[in-house]
Amino acid sequence: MSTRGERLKKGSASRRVQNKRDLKRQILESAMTLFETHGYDGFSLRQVAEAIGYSPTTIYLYFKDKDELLFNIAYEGFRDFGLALQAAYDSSSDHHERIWRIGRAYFDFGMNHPVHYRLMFMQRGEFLAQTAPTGYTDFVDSFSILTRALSEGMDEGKIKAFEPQMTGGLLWASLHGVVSLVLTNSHLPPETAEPLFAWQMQILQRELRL
Amino acid sequence: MSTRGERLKKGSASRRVQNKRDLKRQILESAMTLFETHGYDGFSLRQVAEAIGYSPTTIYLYFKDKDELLFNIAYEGFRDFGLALQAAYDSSSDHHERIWRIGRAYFDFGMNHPVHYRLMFMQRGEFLAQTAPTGYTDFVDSFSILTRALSEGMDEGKIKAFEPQMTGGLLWASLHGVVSLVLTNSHLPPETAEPLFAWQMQILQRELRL
DNA sequence: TTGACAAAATTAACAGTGTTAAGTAAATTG
DNA sequence: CAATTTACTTAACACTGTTAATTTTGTCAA
Repeated sequence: MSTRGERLKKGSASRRVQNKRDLKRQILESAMTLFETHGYDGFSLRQVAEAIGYSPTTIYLYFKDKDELLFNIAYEGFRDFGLALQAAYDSSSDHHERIWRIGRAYFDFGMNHPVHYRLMFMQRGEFLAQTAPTGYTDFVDSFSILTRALSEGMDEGKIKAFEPQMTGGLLWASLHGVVSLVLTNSHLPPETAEPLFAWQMQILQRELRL
Repeated sequence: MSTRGERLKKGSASRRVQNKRDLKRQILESAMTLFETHGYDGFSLRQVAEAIGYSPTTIYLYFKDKDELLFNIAYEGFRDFGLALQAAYDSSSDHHERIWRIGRAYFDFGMNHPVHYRLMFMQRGEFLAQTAPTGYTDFVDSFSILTRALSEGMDEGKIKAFEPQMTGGLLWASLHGVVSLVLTNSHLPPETAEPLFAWQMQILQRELRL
């Protein structure tokens, strides 16, 4: 039943799908750079359209609305963030060292991707609750990486036995506090970020020690 | 030289100034409630104009632009915030208790004024660096209240002698972390806010103890 | 009270924005 | 090649902040 015609049909159909994916990807790529340069408020769909050489309404053929495009931008960030945390998790088998490295990865991500960090955790935090867009399967829930590292350490008796969920919240809040404060507050000199982070982590390590 | 005419002139002149102040106040008042209900993104000058029964351009006779109006909204928050922190400072002479109460005041403000908190510390943090609008004299720099409480406690040997500025940053970051995370993240159940705050404060108290 | 002047507020307009509906061009199919 | 689906654009709507020109309102001296 696999005639030449069928193969052609299938081929051209998938080619068309590929083109569609390419343009969707191109829109997203262009949107990301524009978003990073102009920020949340200065970011517009018409700019994106201009940049890719299509009319503004074309974007609506690939994204439901501006919010969906923004979510996809945020999602790219969540993906990289999750991968960085997972890498930190994998980089050590010592439970305390592991948690330290996850914290370091969190801090570094915020410092190196301030615009993305703002979007993900300060401007549109509700994106966290949303489900991943179709086509992505490798999404890892970043928070669960942290809680897993904690509960494993607790189970093996290396980390003080608190409630893991709550303990994850404590670490997250502490890290987010330092990062977001530095990103927001022009008062706070940026060179204080690193020592502030180090201090925070030292305190937390002490709290989690047996 | 104070003829009847002069007195009348002066009176009407000041009355006019009073009216101007009244309308400016009315605009600001209306803007605040609209801002609190519609949020940062849904807040528009034309809405404000509609609410007070004036044409949109009238607002520009009292505020330079939207940003100046927004800053004045934020400023009302900074004022209340500063007063709350000052009250907490005054409420005890015990240094540790004092710091605890400042932390409590910080947390409560965030929980009770989420929209304002967002504007002040998450969306437009650069407003912190701006100077107060004319007509306000009782502004108290909130951060300096915290650092003063710390350095006084350190001077009197009640609190471990760290660098006060840095220590203030640590406390601020920790408090901001809890508050902003709760405000942003729909994942985190709101009932965890209080225990998370309590835990954070307990850790900090231990760190500052001699 | 009237006429001149200044202050206050308005109307009209511009350049943007996100978004929808209708129309056109292009590619794919029988 | 004709028919039909797919891709894209044009035109329009309802908003937004903001500026310039105009009108209304209030205050003063004659």
